[in-house]
Amino acid sequence: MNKYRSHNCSELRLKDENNTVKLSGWVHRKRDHGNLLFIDLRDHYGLTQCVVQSGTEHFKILEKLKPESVILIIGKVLKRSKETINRNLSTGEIEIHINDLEILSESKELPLPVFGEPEYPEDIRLKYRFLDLRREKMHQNISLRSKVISFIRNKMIELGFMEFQTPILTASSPEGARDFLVPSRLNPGKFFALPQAPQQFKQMIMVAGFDKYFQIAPCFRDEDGRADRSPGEHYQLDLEMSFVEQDDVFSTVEPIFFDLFTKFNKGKKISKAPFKRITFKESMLKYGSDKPDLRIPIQISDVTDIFKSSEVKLEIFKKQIKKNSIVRAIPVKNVKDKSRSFFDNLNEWAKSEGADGLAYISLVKSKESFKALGPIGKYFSEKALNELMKKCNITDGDSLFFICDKQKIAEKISGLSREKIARELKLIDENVFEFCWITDFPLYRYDEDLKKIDFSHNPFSMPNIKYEDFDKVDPLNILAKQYDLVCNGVEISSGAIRNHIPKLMYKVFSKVGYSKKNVDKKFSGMIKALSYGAPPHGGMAPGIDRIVMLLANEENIREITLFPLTQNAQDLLMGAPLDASDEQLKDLNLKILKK
RNA sequence: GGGGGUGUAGCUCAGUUGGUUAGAGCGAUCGCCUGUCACGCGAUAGGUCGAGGGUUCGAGUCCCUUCACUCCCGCCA
Repeated sequence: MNKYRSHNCSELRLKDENNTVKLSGWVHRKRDHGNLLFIDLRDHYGLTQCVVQSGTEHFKILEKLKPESVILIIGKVLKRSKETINRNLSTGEIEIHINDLEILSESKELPLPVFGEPEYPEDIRLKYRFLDLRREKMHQNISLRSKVISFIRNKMIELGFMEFQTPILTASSPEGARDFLVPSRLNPGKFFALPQAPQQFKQMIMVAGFDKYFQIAPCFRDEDGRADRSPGEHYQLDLEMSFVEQDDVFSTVEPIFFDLFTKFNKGKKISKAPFKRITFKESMLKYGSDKPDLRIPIQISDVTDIFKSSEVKLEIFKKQIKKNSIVRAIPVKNVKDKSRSFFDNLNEWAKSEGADGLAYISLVKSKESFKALGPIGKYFSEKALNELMKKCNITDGDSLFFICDKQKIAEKISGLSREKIARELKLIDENVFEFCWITDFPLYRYDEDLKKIDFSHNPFSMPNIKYEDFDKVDPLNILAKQYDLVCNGVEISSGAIRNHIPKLMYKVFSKVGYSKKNVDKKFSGMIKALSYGAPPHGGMAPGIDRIVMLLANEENIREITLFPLTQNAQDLLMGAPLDASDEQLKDLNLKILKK
């Protein structure tokens, strides 16, 4: 028999009546009636009420004992009288009368209470993370994370994927985010980098002929944190498959996500596989984003032509259009009763986001014809209104918001406005998971700061163009076999069919200024690997943290992470990062520069 | 690197236009209480008002600097 317990704290029922049991756990809550003391004993599994009467030595000890102390009790399971049953507890029909007691570990006064679920400042929670994690919500979130990971792992193995570990100490990659560096003692002055992702390794696993690989992989990127992005490290379901095209990857991954979200959905509906597929171009137009939230029933339209025509007399926009600006329209149903301040506030908000403003008209039907209300309503002819109604699918009582700006800004602001308006009008159905694939990303983008062409995503993606045609087109128009999986406006995965042809690889890199020699040097492993018989392959890497966030319905990644860093990348519990001793620095041939 | 928010008792928060000794609830401690499950009642202790500087007869309150946490922009192939 186990030394500490015969049952856990959520196990005992009426059928155990009169049995003597042994329980261990934390003193969750005490209710002291002077001559009668109730203790809620808590462990990972639940709560059990324990009772002790005055006059025993245990009573005196327990009366003084602080909450969150760990105790072992031996006692008899007794049926509760009808009036004292607690329906909120699975063990609420019984209680334990304590006959024997051992204090296993005493708690000091708590810096933050475990009982109840109030909000606490982040720094105190992180400093005492082990206490914070005892709270029910955190305990459930972290448990969910564990269950999600084992579900995924089982599923992948079931589907014939093999799980491999790839190096944590590896080489810095010249593309991408800032690396974490680790000095090498045996190679003075040289550094390992922690992997930003096992990208090159997983491709080499394919070259090595293992066919299907996965890993719950830690990824290290030295970038600043956000609510949905830990500074330092995060986890990806890294997967790769040989002899596949985009559709093969999609049809493998879709059921995994559908099943995963079905299992842990907490009653939410899930968009059925196959998920909607939207090209990058279409997504930027209709949703103003490459991670559209499809729960929002608003689609943006381009109405530049209508504003260009003589049917609209809005000179400010016409001037902008002549300078290469475009006009995007955001239709919003049924807002004619909204106050003037609703529209004005949106206009102010748009300005704060970097737009010139957010113009609008509201449509009303008077007799047989439609009129546009609002500050710029008078500039529209009836014909223009009819065209707008048709194009944007609006009618009596609806409004149209307009953004006129350079394409990049117009897209961004229209997308943000779509989300902002949807939030304010509560148009988002919180009870669904809407998945979609975004496909056909451009291979390159133009870097405004450096005034040069750069990769828009993964440099190892297969371009969607033949080698022979590569030089015949504007590089900025070349698409890649690159795709994202998006759910409710959250990018949960990136992936691609990889470029496994060295000749084409050199060509791809040449457009961003890499010579063949340079590619050979910086990606020597990859190029070599692709030169000795590489299978066509592709895969993706869904972010575990964001998946768990969605399933736990949390806005912040720290709520689903056991021991997160602060925004300044510090571990308040362990005190990391720390100074290195002189000894350590000497070993590593390092000197700290004084600031 | 930049912009915003927050910081008052162990915890959550109040604190008026700058004005006497900075308050409440929870928690803690002590006492009372035999059926609670947010038990109840009473008392007591508990404060560098994040830190430093300034303005003022007088600063929790105004100004400057700074620190911590956080949200956002940049960044995140």
